[in-house]
Amino acid sequence: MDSKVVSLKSKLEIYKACSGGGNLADCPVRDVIQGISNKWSSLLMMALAEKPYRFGELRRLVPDISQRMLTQTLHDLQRDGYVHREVFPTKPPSVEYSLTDLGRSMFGPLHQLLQWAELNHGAVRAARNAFDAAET
Amino acid sequence: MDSKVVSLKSKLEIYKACSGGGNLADCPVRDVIQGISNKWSSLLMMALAEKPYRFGELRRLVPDISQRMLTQTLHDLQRDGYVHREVFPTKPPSVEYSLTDLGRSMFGPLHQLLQWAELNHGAVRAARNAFDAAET
DNA sequence: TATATAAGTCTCAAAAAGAGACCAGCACTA
DNA sequence: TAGTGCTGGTCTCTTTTTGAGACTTATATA
Repeated sequence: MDSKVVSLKSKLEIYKACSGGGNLADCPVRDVIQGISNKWSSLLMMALAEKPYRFGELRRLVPDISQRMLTQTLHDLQRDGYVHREVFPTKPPSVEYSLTDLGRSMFGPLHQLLQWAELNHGAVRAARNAFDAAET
Repeated sequence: MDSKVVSLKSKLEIYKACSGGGNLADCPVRDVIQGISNKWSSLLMMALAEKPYRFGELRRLVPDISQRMLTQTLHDLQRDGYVHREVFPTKPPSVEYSLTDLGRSMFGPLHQLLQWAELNHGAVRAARNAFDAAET
């Protein structure tokens, strides 16, 4: 009944929210953004933007990531085409991770956001403190 | 023993990874980025950048968010100072959410990233397909 | 022989997210 | 006057995701 009305209405509005065509399921922005908006992706992109790193180096660089999440996040970044994984036949074999062209391209705007974060973390922290103080 | 060596070494490297001083716990970039790099934040920022919305409107705009996560994400965005929450004494009372100056400031670089996503989702999708095909 | 290192995988516990019922106050309707 | 719907949530329960830590396989080193 009115579920049809709602779905029609929201479809138009989602069109705007996704600032592109298509429906919710394959909204381009959501599809791409959800791949990088998680706890570890931007941190690893930041590290790899500097230079290629090996698995163990990344683990030491980000000591509070679990091995499992490092494996998985790198795998996901590789799947989306941001990261290249190369195995070297040393003994024991070593694996190097580096940014692809697509990865470097994406890091451009990401870097802007990271810089904003660095510049404005004082304001965010202040807002947080004010909010927490007001809650009591 | 060598845990001391490791912690010294990683501290230096984290310094670079965080592109700012301080230790891991209060790394500015991580602190700010982790607040916005989750499933719903950027989507809601995108919606509110267009115009203020009420709770129910946002719910209809993003039909696949649960009421619980909408409440929580808006609360978190408000706590970090990106979003302003205003209650109007209508009957029943309505609540409007809008971006603050800090929110609009942050949306600048975020928007760049969203535009990149829109422009390059084809490349990402292609990489994903290639990766999945190669896996078999 | 014992230990370390490489890059992971596996299992289990804890945390986070999603689904859906429920709430209070008021307006409209039958 | 009882029923229905609207508002913006909260509460509880289940499922998914994440984290902690042991285990792996092959080689090198002490």
